[in-house]
Amino acid sequence: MLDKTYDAASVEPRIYNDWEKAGAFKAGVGAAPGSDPYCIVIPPPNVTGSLHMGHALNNTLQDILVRFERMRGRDVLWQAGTDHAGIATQMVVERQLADKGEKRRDLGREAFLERVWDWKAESGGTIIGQLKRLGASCDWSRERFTMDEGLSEAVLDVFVQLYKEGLIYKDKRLVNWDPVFQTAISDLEVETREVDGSMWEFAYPLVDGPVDGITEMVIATTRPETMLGDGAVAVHPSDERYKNLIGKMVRLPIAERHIPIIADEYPDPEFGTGAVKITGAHDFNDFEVARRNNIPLIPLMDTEARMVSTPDNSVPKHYHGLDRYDARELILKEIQELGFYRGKEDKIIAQPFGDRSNVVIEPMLTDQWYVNAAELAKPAIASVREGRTNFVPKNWEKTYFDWMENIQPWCISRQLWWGHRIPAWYGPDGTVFVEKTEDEARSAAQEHYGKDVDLDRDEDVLDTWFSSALWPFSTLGWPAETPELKRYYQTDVLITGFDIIFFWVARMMMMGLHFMKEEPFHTVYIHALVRDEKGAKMSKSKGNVIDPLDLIDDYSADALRFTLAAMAAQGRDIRLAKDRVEGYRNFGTKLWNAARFTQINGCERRKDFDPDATKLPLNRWVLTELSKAQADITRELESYRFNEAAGAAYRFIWNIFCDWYLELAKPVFNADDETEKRETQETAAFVLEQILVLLHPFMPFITEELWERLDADRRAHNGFLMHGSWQTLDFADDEAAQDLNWLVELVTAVRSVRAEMNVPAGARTNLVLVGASAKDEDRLQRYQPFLARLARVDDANIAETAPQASAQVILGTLTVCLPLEGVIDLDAERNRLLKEREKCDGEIGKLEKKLANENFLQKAPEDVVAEQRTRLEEEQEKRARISVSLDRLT
RNA sequence: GGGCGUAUAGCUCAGCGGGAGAGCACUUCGUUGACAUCGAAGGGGUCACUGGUUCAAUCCCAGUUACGCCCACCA
Repeated sequence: MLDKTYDAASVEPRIYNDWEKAGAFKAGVGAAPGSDPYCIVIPPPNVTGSLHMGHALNNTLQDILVRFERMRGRDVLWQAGTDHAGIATQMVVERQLADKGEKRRDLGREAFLERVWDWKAESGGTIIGQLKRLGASCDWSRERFTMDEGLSEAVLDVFVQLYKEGLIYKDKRLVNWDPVFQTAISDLEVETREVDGSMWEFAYPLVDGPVDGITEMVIATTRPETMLGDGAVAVHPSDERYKNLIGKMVRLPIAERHIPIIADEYPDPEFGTGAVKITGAHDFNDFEVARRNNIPLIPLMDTEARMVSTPDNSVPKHYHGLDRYDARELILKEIQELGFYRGKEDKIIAQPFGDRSNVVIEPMLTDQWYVNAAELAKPAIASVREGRTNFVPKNWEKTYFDWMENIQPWCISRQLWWGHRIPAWYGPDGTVFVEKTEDEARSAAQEHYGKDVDLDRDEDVLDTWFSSALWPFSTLGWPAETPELKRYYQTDVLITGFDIIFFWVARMMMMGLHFMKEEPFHTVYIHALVRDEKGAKMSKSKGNVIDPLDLIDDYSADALRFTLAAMAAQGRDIRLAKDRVEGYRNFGTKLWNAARFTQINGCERRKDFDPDATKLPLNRWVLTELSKAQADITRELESYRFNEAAGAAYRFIWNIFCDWYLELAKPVFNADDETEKRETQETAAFVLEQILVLLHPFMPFITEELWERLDADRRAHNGFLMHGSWQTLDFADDEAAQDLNWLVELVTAVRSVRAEMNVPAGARTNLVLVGASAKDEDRLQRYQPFLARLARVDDANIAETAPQASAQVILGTLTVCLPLEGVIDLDAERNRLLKEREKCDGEIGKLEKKLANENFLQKAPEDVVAEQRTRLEEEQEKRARISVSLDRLT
């Protein structure tokens, strides 16, 4: 016998353990012979991270699909693994060092990396354990890590090949520099924020005296400290004010250099003074202007954004070592003292920040490695354009195209230690040799120099996303031609959030197409962001983070999963409210109790149960409904409408099976007719079993537990429910459906009247049907016991006219009368009927107007017109009956 | 400055070219042994605003307002 209450906290870990011990998640386990492969690669979480709500949603959706397809007999691989997360992980370990007063540079590269590996060993299992709590059925035996030997091999292969194809190159240009981590970062890792700032105006005097009465050029800047590195002052060629100044020199105060006035399209004559200082080494726009005009670039800062000396002595000695913001203050002070200060305007400015470090990014002139992304993007754009890979929902394709079509070179080198070290070696003269191993580089160098030389390896590592980009094939064994690679690539669907379309999805598309000649997946499902109840993004600093593990502890993983699925409507963010989780926890309890009820009533599954052999309309009706639910849920899951699928399951289980079927089954279970009783027991058991199947992808734990607990043989003979077979019955009995709908409506009507008339709950009443057809009479007779139980009706009869003092309700062509002599409040009943009739009048008015409209009759489809006619007749009929009832009351 | 999205019950959200829905909350009633983590019955909405298309608009189109997000170099 099932326990009186379901204890998720003890059941869930136990069930998961059983699955894992049995190797139930392994690729292909439970698959039908000869079945098609189905593969999802997990978006690898940071190896040292922990589960947040985004992971919970992301992995719930994947698990639903994976379990669904597994139950459909597909050969399923959910490829698991974690990401080394370069900056994020290094940051954590550096912080740990800082707590102990240590610095990574003091430690040295090797010792530091050891610490990181230690940290990985210590915390690397955390998130995997948390995914298991959630119920994720990944093939853990194939778990990969981006810095595994095999995956590192793939990274080297890709780097070397792209280099040799000319798609990776080294370049000296401006990059986004993070002065805290002291590394370059890519455009994507920069977050532009609007902050309070100021714009100052400085004057640069003309060296050779006034021209057209102008003695100085006034420039505006939000970054005074960079003025020391100015290489020119630019004006627009069409700007009449400065026409005769082009080519003249101005004196740069403090730096005490002479720089030219140049003409360039970049300055906007309408903005400020129309003259722009050009600081090619510290501003992206200026860099382009400087390049076009051969203006020298003068880097002013070191890797921590402190002022340094320059070859041309632009930076006076007393600035050396100053932080850029201290330098700013000093510049402002000195410019004022020198009399070149021309004013200040406070304004909001857009400022770049490192998305991890939260410090202001400094454009810096450095040597970095780049991927020619524009070239790789071409086939990736075409794939989506031509429908070989589809986004769901489709509108994300626009975002993808916009970015891919304007894609910039991808800076892939990072001045970090934790990551894949770039396979490039330099000879004594700086010649670079890119090879997979030092030996190969050495022989290449030998060939180049004609002798053996010492090589220095590039110090830098690769952007984390470089290895993630290979994930769909590197995890399957590439570059080796493994059976798994052959079988599971192309994978099926990628499930991820929109925030990493650029970081990851786009790059997987590029790499997958380039190296595998085939898209990594045919579908990209983009899910929402999980927000808090008020719609704010969850963040630690706001303190509004809901920990999925807390919800699991409080309500069960099943409840959390069902909530996330039920709220995962396409194209909308999820605002997670705890009551929803609580509600779905209750849903689990409801299912548990329903199962317990069937068990108490001896509902045992018959192995050869044949739905077609059932006789009772009650059973044939629930089988019809089951069949509909199966078809609905299957269809919705196939089209990634998780919320619809969850809703269909919920409604069938609670509103059909529990509320009506089991209630209606009660009298059958208590009746003497053994045949009917047995058929109903068997049907109930069958439907419940199918419910467990339908619900399993959403609520894997409670369903698996019930599956086993309801029938001890199952585990022994059929294995796990998770390998059970998903079915679509294709059963329909319209006659039975009409029968039961009639009964449900009648019961509902009676209950409604009773409640409105304040009939005491325990009181029993009689029922009189007026206007009953032969069919109604037959049904009334057959369903008498159900009426007795569900509507507390003792005696049900047919009559020509309604009895005196009865409450009446119109149901189609029937008038349902409850004789309530002594109980009924005549005034209340009259008011109720009047209100009812008013409603009818409103409807009739609307319908009549519509049907009087010639245009409607001519242009609307026939069936719509017919439907409106029918509705009008029904309403009129109903109104007439209400009037009759009213007459009898007076 | 561009792009995307959202506005429907008190709250969180579905839905949809032809009769406004769910869950939670609320009100009333209920311990007939599956379930009070429950059951029954109710109240509650100019479907943001303004126009247009249509026989018909909450739904399609345009605009407005509000909010959110993404992208972007105005010094």
